Amino acid sequence: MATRLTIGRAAEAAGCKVQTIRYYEQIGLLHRPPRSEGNQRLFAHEDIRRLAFIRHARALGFPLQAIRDLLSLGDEPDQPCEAVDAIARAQLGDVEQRITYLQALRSELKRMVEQCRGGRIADCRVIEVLSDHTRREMFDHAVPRSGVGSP
Amino acid sequence: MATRLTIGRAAEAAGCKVQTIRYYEQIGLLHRPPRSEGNQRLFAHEDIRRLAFIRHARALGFPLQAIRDLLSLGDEPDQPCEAVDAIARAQLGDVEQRITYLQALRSELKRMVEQCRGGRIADCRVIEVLSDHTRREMFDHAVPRSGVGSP
DNA sequence: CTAACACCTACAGTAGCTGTAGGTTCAAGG
DNA sequence: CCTTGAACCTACAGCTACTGTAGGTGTTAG
Ligand SMILES: [Zn+2]
Ligand SMILES: [Zn+2]
Ligand SMILES: [Zn+2]
Ligand SMILES: [Zn+2]
Repeated sequence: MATRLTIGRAAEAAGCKVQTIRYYEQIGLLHRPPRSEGNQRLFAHEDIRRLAFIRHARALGFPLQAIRDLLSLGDEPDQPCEAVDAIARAQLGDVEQRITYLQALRSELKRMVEQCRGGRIADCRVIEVLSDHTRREMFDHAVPRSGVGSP
Repeated sequence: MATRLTIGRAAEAAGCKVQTIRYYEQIGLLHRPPRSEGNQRLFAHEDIRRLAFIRHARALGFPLQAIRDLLSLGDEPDQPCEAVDAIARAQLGDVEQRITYLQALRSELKRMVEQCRGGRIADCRVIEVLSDHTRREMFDHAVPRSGVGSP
């Protein structure tokens, strides 16, 4: 019944590396599981679920701190879910900002690449554009927000 | 004539931190500039241009290795610009992939956020979706490529 | 002359893992 | 029963591209 998995099986189940699980334990995202006689971690089904939650949230770009908050909110099922939704909306906003930023990059890169007609480097528009970006350009490279995780 | 700038002025001119310039020098992206009697760096106009090039390329998301390559290609003006363009197109492709990835994230996040009607955490769709992502979902969180710099 | 500020080096820290070294435990085959 | 190889253990270094800090020196304005 109480099937417990070794860390390798757990990693396989969650689709991550063994070291990642140990890392999550180290930073307190996962509880320290019981050990076998030989000191090897044994994960219960509940641990695997928690790990899957973390990995899914990571795949959606949530930073670990947000995931930490979501997990502790999840432990209080009777509280209103406002805080949960705020975290999710913040992440959505972050992703949207990031998309906007990258779309601006894309258009400048595209313009750059298309202007090159393939000659000598001395005449290459790519080098030229990179050298001569002035504030006359419409896009001023506004800095985006913090990073979306790329697992 | 030969106006040389201190590192603080150079940083101001390039729109970056003083430490960033020292870092670029340390990793060999910028040549080591001459020093004043009191051992302070003095940057020539040429150095500032090189720095501006680096900052602009960074603002477009080019990784430092790509910038290193672009800079050394820029030193051979008579070579064909194929290699230059390849780097730029690779960056464009990277940005496009990243956009695609983030758009998929956005739609999943949006769906999640919209499904929540604001009740108890126990009933919150956000927590639920994060817990129960199965491979039945259409979007499998394909991993994007390496990071676009976010200064 | 002195106070404030810019500069110097060297190193630690950020996020989120990933890889490595050097050692133990476990499961299967002979 | 013993051995071999895979999987596990801890501890720590490394990745990107900076950013911050400590502790000291140089420069400049009043
Ligand atoms: Zn070209
Ligand atoms: Zn530009
Ligand atoms: Zn909710
Ligand atoms: Zn999902």
